[in-house]
Amino acid sequence: MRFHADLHMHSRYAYACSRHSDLVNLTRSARRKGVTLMGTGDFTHPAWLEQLRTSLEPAEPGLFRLRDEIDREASAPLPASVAEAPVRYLLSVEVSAVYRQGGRSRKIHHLVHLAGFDQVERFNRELAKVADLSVDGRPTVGLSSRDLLEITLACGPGACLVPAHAWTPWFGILGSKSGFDSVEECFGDLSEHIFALETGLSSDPAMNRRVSALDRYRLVSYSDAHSPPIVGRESTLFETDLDYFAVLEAMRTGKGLEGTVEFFPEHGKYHVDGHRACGVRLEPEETRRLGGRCPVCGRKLTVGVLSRVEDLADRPSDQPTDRRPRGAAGFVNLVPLPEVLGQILGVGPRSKKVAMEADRLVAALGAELVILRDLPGEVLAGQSPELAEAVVRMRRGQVGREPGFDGEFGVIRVAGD
DNA sequence: GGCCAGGTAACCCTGAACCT
DNA sequence: AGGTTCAGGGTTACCTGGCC
Repeated sequence: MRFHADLHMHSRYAYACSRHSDLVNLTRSARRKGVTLMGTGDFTHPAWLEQLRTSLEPAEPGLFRLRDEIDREASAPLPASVAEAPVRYLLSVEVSAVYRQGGRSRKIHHLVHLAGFDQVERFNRELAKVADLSVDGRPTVGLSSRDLLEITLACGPGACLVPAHAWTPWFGILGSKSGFDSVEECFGDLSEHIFALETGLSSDPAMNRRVSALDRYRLVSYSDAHSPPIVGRESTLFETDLDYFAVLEAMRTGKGLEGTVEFFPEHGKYHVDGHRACGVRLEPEETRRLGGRCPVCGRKLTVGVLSRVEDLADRPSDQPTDRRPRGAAGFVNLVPLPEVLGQILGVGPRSKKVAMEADRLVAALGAELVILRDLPGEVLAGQSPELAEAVVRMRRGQVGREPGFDGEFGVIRVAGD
């Protein structure tokens, strides 16, 4: 079957995450957005793990579903168009590895997926030796990425590790602040066990494919949701059985990995370079000319994702041909529905007006991802001509782009002025 | 009056940068 | 050398001021 997966997620027990991120709200949001397979996030956290154990029951191999009465609670307020959609969970966590290597301090985030609670128990037992797992759903461990991978692999069949938001400056494996120049440099003798990278909001596959050294990795994309409404803002489309090992095989080989749903990379918070405090936004060549220093205050600039890609790229950016390696998945760039509606209505994406209009559209047309990427323009126009115009333009990439920098989101304009 | 935008502090921890 | 400040992760809560 064909389904969207969002495997990078946090619970209410991770720092800087919404207290509304519980299984009911996350499941409800998954249905609204059109996501079928969700990561649990945070399985190292004792309180969250307890909720996972008591609220989930085994479904297909390696996957879990909400128990009936909780599932009904998640569906209750939803319109019939999405209320019955199946949602499955896959055991996931994001781990922050903090260590020194090559004379530099490293802070790298990784996603770990496991195939069952027995594997989780084993993983948590190892991590508890080097971190207090009850502090944060996104545990910070004093382990190298290589050693974290070794612990992961020892958990059993199907256990895997995917570097998270690979290019972002602060915590990406290839990021400017503490990252590496290659996957091999990071994982050493265990590098062959890495087969996929998460692109993050500020890069898309077209950018990644400028680096031929990454051709051997599958590219996946997830939301890193810190609150339920953010679920599915990026996702990965699979065409496999609903089965942990089938999904893993698709990630490993590319067969059954149909593509990713991405932000426009300029939308991300670290696309270009700059210094937020001084309001300075710079393209990579300007940063180089300025020696990496802010032209206003003289302090170090935050070097973004585009700069890092250009540093490591061995292919030109203006190549019109498809740079995908043979068999690699395609992708689409989208703007989340609340932002599109906010621009149309001239209000913010979290306003009541937007919420009401989104409710109406989901009830009439189906899940948000279906509205944004699948339904023909004429069908959308039947509900809202303005939405149809904005979505059709967005699908063609005809959008205004103000790139994000140094933690400031970019703006992708699809409607309004 | 009701709604909304935009700004700011707080949440917690870590490490780097900057200071004495 | 040792201490302090600051910024990052992203959301929530609270405030002011503006608009209809």
